[in-house]
Amino acid sequence: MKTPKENMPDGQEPFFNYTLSIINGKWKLLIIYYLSKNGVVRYNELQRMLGKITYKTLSTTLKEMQNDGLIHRQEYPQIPPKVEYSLAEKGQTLWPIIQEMCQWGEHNQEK
Amino acid sequence: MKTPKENMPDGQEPFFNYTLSIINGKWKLLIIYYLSKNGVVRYNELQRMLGKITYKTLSTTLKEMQNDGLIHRQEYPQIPPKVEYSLAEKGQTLWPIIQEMCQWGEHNQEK
DNA sequence: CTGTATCCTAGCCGATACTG
DNA sequence: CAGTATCGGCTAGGATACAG
Repeated sequence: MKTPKENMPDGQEPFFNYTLSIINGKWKLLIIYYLSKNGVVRYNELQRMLGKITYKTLSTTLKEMQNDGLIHRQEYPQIPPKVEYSLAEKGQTLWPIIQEMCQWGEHNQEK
Repeated sequence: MKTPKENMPDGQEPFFNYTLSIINGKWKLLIIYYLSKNGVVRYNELQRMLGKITYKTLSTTLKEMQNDGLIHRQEYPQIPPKVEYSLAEKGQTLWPIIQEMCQWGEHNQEK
């Protein structure tokens, strides 16, 4: 999602746009959530945790998150291959936001 | 954006999905931000603040936010018509999240 | 096991014209 | 002034097949 920061008329520039662009997409917060709770997780484990995500979407999403500096990717050149993902520090600092969002959701979500 | 809460494998159900669905889209946080700062705002004012949003997108977005209970719509049956938008309480409670997101964005956004 | 490559689709969002 | 109607593009994300 492109955020419209380029045309703020009055010079104010709220920084949440960047945060939103980092967080957006259907899966990123969920991935951060699982990595937070489980530490180091392999590709297939992650796929199973997420439920219905396709391999293509998962790998695209992980690559984006890696480029954004949110997660680490550790590859072991074995046969069969093994790749582990974990939260980078930048990813960990998102935790307060996730907490707030969980709280808000819990208080406001209707059944 | 549909969030994948329907298939959480291990019974955990993070509530941020609901929050995310409330916040998503290109304009909602920005609208909340402006309503927070300016109180009661008319339709056209809002349009000017937001810069490049089209009337259609704006009115669709406002309607969604109204349905979600985030904002109030006050209509004055005059000629010419006048409609004022303001934050509802539910919308105001999002402010801590926005704050956190602004902070995080400010610390992490690269130039 | 860990991915890519193609193809496809739904839905967001914009442009433009029109209305009460 | 405050919208709606119509049209259409773009892109995130899914299905499926293939690859190292």
